[in-house]
Amino acid sequence: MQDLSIGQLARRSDVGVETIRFYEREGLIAADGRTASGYRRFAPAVAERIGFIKRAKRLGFSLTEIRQLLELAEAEGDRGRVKEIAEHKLAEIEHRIAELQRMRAALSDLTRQCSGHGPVEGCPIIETLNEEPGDE
Amino acid sequence: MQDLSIGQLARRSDVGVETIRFYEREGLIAADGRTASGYRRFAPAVAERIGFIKRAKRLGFSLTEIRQLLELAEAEGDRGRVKEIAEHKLAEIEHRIAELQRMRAALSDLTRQCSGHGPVEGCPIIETLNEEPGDE
DNA sequence: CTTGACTCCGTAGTCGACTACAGACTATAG
DNA sequence: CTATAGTCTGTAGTCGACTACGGAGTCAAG
Repeated sequence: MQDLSIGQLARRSDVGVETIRFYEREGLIAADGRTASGYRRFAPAVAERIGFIKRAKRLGFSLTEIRQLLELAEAEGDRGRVKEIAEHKLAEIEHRIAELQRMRAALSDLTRQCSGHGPVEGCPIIETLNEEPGDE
Repeated sequence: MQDLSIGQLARRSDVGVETIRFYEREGLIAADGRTASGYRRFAPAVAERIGFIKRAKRLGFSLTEIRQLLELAEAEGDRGRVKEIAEHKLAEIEHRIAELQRMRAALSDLTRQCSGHGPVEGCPIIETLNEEPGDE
């Protein structure tokens, strides 16, 4: 299997050409080398690497974290580190979920209390936002 | 009660001076006027308004949405519009929660499957990221 | 040989909500 | 009177993950 041009890699990985250059600048992927005229050449395996990046993104990892995971994967790193990173992300996600659930509960209460009819005066949503919170 | 300087308002509202100038630029608050030397003067009620902004932020509203809510509140707008905005935000938050819950489920599975010992080779987290997803 | 697609580099723009200057003026306490 | 704290404007930087140029060089087809 021959090397790929940046455009071929982009199509194969279903990302934009600019994204590939961006990932290269960010140290997530690397070109095999350049042609005489300076065009990047990529090993086909880089398409797999971009797949890795995309799957990791779907799990919520940032590019910085993905770079760490890729480094551990290729440097035959420590499995404990990988688990640490994943658990850290998991905790972060759980925190964000809890935060959003608090918002949802509050908003859901408010929308249920709001008739949706008449003037804004007396609207429980606006009234609540106008009031000092009771405790805390 | 006399007008407040920007610093006094900032302390009373527990936000930074720069934040107040930013909110003013964004049209969320307005100064009553200026002193002869060009210093902003704020009505004490603006502190309440900043409280409104902060509470709305905690419910997940963006500054753009908050501006709309403030406009409705002061222009004696339609309660239906307020409810619409709130319901839209609620739906958005529920969507984000669902997304995060999918991530949490996947990450939680993976970290449970990962021993956390030994080399990265064979680590289920890395293996999963390396694999094409089975379906879809 | 020309046209059009591709690629190069470097820089700048996007979104959101601030935050941080620089340089100048003003207000206040001692 | 001076030191210090406060304020002014305008602009630029931050974070994350791209996205979009502009202008130039290159490659493949007809």
